[in-house]
Amino acid sequence: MTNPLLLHLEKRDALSPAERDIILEMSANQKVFPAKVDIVREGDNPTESCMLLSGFSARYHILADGKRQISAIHVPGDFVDLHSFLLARMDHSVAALTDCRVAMVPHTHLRELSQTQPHLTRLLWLSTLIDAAIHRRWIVTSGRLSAAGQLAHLICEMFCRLQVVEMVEEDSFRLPISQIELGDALGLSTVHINRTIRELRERDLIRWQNSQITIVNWTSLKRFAQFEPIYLNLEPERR
Amino acid sequence: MTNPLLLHLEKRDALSPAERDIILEMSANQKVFPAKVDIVREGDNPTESCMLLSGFSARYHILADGKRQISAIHVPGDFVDLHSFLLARMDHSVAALTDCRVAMVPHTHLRELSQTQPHLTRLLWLSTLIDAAIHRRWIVTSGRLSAAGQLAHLICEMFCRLQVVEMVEEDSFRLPISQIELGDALGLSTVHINRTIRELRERDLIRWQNSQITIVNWTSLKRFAQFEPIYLNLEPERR
DNA sequence: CGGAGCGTTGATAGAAGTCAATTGACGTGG
DNA sequence: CCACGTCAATTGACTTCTATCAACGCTCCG
Repeated sequence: MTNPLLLHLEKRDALSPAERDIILEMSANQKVFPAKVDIVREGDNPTESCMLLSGFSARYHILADGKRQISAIHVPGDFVDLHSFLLARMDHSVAALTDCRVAMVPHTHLRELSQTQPHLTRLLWLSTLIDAAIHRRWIVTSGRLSAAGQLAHLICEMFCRLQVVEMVEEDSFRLPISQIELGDALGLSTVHINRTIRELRERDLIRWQNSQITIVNWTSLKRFAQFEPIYLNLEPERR
Repeated sequence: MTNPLLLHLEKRDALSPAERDIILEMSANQKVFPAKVDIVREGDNPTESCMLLSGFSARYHILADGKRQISAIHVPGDFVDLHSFLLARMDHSVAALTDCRVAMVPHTHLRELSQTQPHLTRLLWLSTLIDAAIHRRWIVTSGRLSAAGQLAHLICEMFCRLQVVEMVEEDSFRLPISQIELGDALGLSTVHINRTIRELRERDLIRWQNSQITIVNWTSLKRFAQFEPIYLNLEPERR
């Protein structure tokens, strides 16, 4: 299996052989986290950043009144908390949604890299910028789309992101996320998520059984979700 | 008047005299945009990035059904579209909310800087990471807070961000943003924004007249908004 | 076997949107 | 100087969307 971070980066720009090696070396020190366990915790001041090799994880925030909101879902190839390299204290936690294999990269290593590898640094920077673009898109969908629109948009986004790391088969992919977690991600109640999934099924846009999503009609789904993948920067470019 | 980007960066880490000079040089090439005008437009592929010296601007997205959502509000000192340096095509526009003075920085210059100034590069990177942290916070508030909570949170955030660039007097600051724009930023209707402002006034948390906001009770407002400023990274740190 | 967790459904309550109209400030042209 | 149009703020009435509460079935696992 190809290293997913390589897939993620090489989808956006060409890497030199030396840069490829550096990425591969970064994946050397691996750790496994079982589902439901926190990978990084709010208040931590990490000395290493982690990159997701397999599994799904989520960035979540707990409010004073106990409510939870997921602000990002991460898939293999995502450099999950790369930002903790420059941001001091974590203002949120990251949890494994499924069993996760992650690579731990010491901040000292990243700092060194930022001194000696400008192009690779720009690509890592880019990776955090794409995360930010995804955040912005979530703001837009949560502000202006109906529940069904939001959910459809998330499905489109996941489809495209998983495609990059070769986790899509034809029109179908696994999204091992419970309806409770989806509610926390979209800012909706579990009950409403359930009804919204049903709505998408009834509109014959998707099939969804046992975490397996099949897109019945990509064109209609895209239109329904007002999905435009430009923000994911899926085109290779000189950066 | 001190250069606001300097204030913005030096709040987060110390700069060397040489680095200060580079920042000041970057502000040399200035442009003025009148209120309501687009500074960058969706679909553009800019060859320079702009940094806000004075005025307020907003990043906005137009949906296929014509709805508008603002995904970020920028204040002086913000390097508004620094990300266009690495992200190819703009998937959204940036508009001047008030008359704006911006400094234009060519991407060639930024690229050169990324080759020769690793520390400064990390600080610019940091600045985009703080933007992303703000995005995440907006996702959280829009997902899990009431309209009044969201608005109160935005007021707290603006208060802190404007404090950094010395645009706060005592407990009071100008926020020259119409209720229509606030609605677009919080994903609420104008009518509801109006009622929500009234609610905050009636709870005696703020005063708000002619774009001038006065915080009547900071402690209550913070609690009401569940505001925790950690995400703004207001502590100087070695980065 | 029984409990826990998730998915599902129904009934009701509450939050926010939409439509419509009024007011006041401001700027422009006659 | 005033009439008029424009734009933002405000308010009321009504509708729609989503949350909440409650209950039940299913599956997995100790």
